[in-house]
Amino acid sequence: MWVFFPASQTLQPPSSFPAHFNYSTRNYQKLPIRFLALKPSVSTTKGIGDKNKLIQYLCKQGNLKEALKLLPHEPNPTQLTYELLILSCIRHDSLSDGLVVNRHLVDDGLDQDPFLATKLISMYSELDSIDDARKVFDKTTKRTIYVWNAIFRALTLAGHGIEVFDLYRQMNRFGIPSDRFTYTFVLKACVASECSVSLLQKGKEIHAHILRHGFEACVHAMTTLVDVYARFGCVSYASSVFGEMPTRNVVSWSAMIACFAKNERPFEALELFREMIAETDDSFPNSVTMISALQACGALVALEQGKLIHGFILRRGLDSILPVMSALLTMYARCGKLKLGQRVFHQMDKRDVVSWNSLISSYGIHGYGKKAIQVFKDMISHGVSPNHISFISVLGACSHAGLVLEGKMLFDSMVSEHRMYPSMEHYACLVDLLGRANQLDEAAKVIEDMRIEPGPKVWGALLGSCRIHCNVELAERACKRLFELEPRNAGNYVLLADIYAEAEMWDEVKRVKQLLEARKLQKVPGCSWIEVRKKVYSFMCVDEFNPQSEQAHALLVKLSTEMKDKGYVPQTHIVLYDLEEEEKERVLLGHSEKLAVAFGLINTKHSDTIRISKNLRLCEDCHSVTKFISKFANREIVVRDVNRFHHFQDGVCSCGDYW
DNA sequence: ATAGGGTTAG
Repeated sequence: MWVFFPASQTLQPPSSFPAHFNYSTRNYQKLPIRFLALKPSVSTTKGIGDKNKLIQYLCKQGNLKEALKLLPHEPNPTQLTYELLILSCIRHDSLSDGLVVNRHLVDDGLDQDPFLATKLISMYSELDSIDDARKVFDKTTKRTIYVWNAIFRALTLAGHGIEVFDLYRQMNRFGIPSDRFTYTFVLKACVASECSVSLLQKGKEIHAHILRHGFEACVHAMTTLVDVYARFGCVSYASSVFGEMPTRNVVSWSAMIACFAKNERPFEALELFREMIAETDDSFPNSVTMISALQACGALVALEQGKLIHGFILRRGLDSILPVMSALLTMYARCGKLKLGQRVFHQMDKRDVVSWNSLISSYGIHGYGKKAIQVFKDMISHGVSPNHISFISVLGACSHAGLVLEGKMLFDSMVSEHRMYPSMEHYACLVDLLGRANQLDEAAKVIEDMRIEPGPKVWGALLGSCRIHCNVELAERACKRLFELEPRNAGNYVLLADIYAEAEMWDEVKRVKQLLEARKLQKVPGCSWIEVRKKVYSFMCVDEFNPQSEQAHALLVKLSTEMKDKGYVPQTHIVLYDLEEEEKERVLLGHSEKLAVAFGLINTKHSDTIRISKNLRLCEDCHSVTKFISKFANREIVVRDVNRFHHFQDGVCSCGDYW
């Protein structure tokens, strides 16, 4: 079924022009030879009557300066002349020349030409001058659908979503019908907005328009719709649109797979990926599809499937594509195979900042803080400048490894050495770094002294640290702000309740739980995955649907009795309910990662490493149980929680109980 | 003449 393509056959993008530049040479090739033979100097041009053609020629030669010198001497420039001048301004990335061309165009009375208006709008859009684009649009009275589409596209690219909808309303009022291009631009405007108002409702309205006007078979419009719903996190809307598409292509499939991968549904992402391979002949996965699939493998710790995809990548010659290789490296690292990730990195013949960042965070999640810092420095000495994610990665690595001093120095170097101002995310990393290391007061002080208004991520980092070190007073302070900033985030309530429970403040636990119920919020259920023989099995906390978990649960009960004889003490204080001890122990045994571990013990060979991933942070009890099991069952167990890796072997965890 | 999906993070 797999077709072999050598690497040399893969298409490379043209190097000299920006990707958006329309470098069609259609007209160029039609030029008579005598013009091509002309030298583009002003002295030769004087004898030529047809200056129009000469200006056009100069534009195609990339000699915009000379062309602009000639322009005032040409009494009747044609549409084509101006089109080429405009394209040339884009190619030279010169707004000032663009404005000159625009002025001449107005003087020559061509400003009502809708074709040229379209070109001008897209020129200003490319040159990042949305105000000029808008001026052209406002002055154009003959607005063809091209003109409308151009302004929609320009506004969307500039992030002015709201303006798009004002104009779109006008267009509808004028009775101008949308075409398939209009829908894609206007849909994208829903997610391209600088304002915080949710434009999901707008997206749904346009969805209705599309169906009402018979565009449900337009692959582009429907694919955009899938993507827009995905970006709003509306996975079920996205998948129902996808499901009803009469025809799909590789982009539609990729959009849907990416939707699952990006919205914490990696299981479905891989399922769809498999379906894509099995059911479609003409839309086989390409590099973009592979990247999303790799992301899903990483999220699930599905190493076997990840290796399979690595094979596809090699066979299809996609191994020279940087983003693919970075995704591959990340997949291996996230599956606990740091060495394989390193190997991918070293085999890359070119590396960009993303490749370096991937390696930095790979060391980070494995707890190798010093190594991550070293790679960060190597990156700089190789002439690659760190970006904001490089700092998040390296600060995160310091945090996992408890490298407080080093982390603080790196944070300070952002401004002093790299002239980058820390964003909310960077402050959150710093707070996490200090808080995790039990320097909670200093963490709180960082928040006080921030030069931007502290947002939920920063307060959330503080709250997380309060959970680890059981600091009720500071937690309450963080929650006061968090409940204002993000009242719908159930996780904050749960953390606070956890802290109260640990402090045995049962009345407060009850109060927080009532708050959760009153606001109709639900805590995210704990969920763990394990891959056995290339199939991924998922376990939910208190899982009634999975027949496998009954067997796993029985094994756990047996193990826990044995472990108790050998010194295991159930960490019942973390149970949020005020129950009898025995009941609490039962609750603890129902945790999804324990079920997954037990399932792994039953269904894999003794020599196999058990690999598990979990959607939440690993709880203390599961951590100590897994340590016990690794010793008594003599098994290597790797668990990846939301934050990092835990390699359990012989009763010890690689995190050194610091996580 | 204009269009759709992707990489690194806590």
